[in-house]
Amino acid sequence: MAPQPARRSGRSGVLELAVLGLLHESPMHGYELSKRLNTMLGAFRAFSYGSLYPCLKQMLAVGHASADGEPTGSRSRIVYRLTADGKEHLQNLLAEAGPSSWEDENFGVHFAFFSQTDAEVRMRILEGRRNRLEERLDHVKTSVARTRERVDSYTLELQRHGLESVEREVRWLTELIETERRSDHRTTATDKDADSSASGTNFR
Amino acid sequence: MAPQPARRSGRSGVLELAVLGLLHESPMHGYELSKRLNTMLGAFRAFSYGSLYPCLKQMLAVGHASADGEPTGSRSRIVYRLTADGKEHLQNLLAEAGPSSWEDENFGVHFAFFSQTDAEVRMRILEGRRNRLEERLDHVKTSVARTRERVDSYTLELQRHGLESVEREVRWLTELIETERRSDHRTTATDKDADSSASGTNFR
DNA sequence: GTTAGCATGTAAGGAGTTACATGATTTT
DNA sequence: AAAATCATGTAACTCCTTACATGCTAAC
Repeated sequence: MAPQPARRSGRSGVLELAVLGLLHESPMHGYELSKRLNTMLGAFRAFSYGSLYPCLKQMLAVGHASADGEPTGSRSRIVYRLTADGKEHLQNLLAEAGPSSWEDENFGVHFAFFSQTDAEVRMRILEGRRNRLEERLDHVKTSVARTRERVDSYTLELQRHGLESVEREVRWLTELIETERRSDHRTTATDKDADSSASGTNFR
Repeated sequence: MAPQPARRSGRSGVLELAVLGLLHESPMHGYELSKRLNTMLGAFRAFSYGSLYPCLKQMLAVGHASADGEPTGSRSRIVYRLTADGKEHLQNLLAEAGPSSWEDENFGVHFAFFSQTDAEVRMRILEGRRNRLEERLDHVKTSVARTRERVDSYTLELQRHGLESVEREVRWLTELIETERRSDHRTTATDKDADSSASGTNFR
């Protein structure tokens, strides 16, 4: 039952965040966006044109981006640029610290834009991801331990390698968290003087 | 406009292989299947009931599995078991060494069933995956090197960690490949002396 | 003068997830 | 007696991919 609000097909995956984030650094055309995306996330994810262009189209439609260049006439290089609405939307997305920011597919993108993210949110995302991974570690370990039957050596090797990979990421996160804490010398303290913590968004 | 015959949704992802592989080891009901799946792949992937049960349903429909237990009446524990067709289908899937076996989402599942896989195919999959990762490494490295503009430290750290992870997996694969070659003690070797008949020596 | 890379898009659909819906059995 | 976990399923939807379609420009 439950009529269900029929949520407007909102094109709201990580891709949207990635595009907003890159366009915030500087205006760009689609093809360049695509390459930057795949360099930035290289080892983790890839996006294809088939999702990028529709995403850009929809960003125009909802007014998060505007298109310079020559959209009509000669067909080459349509340069996209964030609107005020787009920037606001980006800030909202970057302010979220929840599963959507620390799940496997999303974490990389959120992390890539950490320099545009509030220090507190960064910390919550890093810790959120670490918790997530530790839970998974726990779950797998107990369920492996509980398994009476012996598994074949390949399955075992896969599990071993998987656990090791996850443990490695946990250590990485722990180091990052400690670094954050150290560089975050008592921000909650008295002064609100402009410390350099925030956006390293210099020119370009 | 050719409405297009609406190709019956064929349910042919990794999940199918995973289920076939587990059922080949022993008959099981859905819930147990689900747990085994998530233990086996724990660190890499997870599947939800929302995909598992439809998959089982379809396997019944196409005759790859049969259901014991009490499907009618009291509702508990429907035990699935592979049919001859199902076993054949599994063998076909396991014999494939192509992108579908070494891509990120699929490799883990294929690897998990390596003990049911031919040694030659195992080798081609391991090498296929390693090549894939090395290409990616290359691509990212050159495209990073080509980047004139300096990227912020978080993006950099993400790239560094990503590269390191991939390099680590490459080393892992290399070790596995060497182990495989060793345990495969000179099947093709002694070629200099034993192989007088020149071509077509197919080992098994 | 042909390959490779630049540049933009669309249609169809694949492979899964989320949220819902239900109930039995075991543990606390 | 409540909470957890066992057990099975469906409908709607999401996000992205593949394959197609087009044409320009630089390098070899």
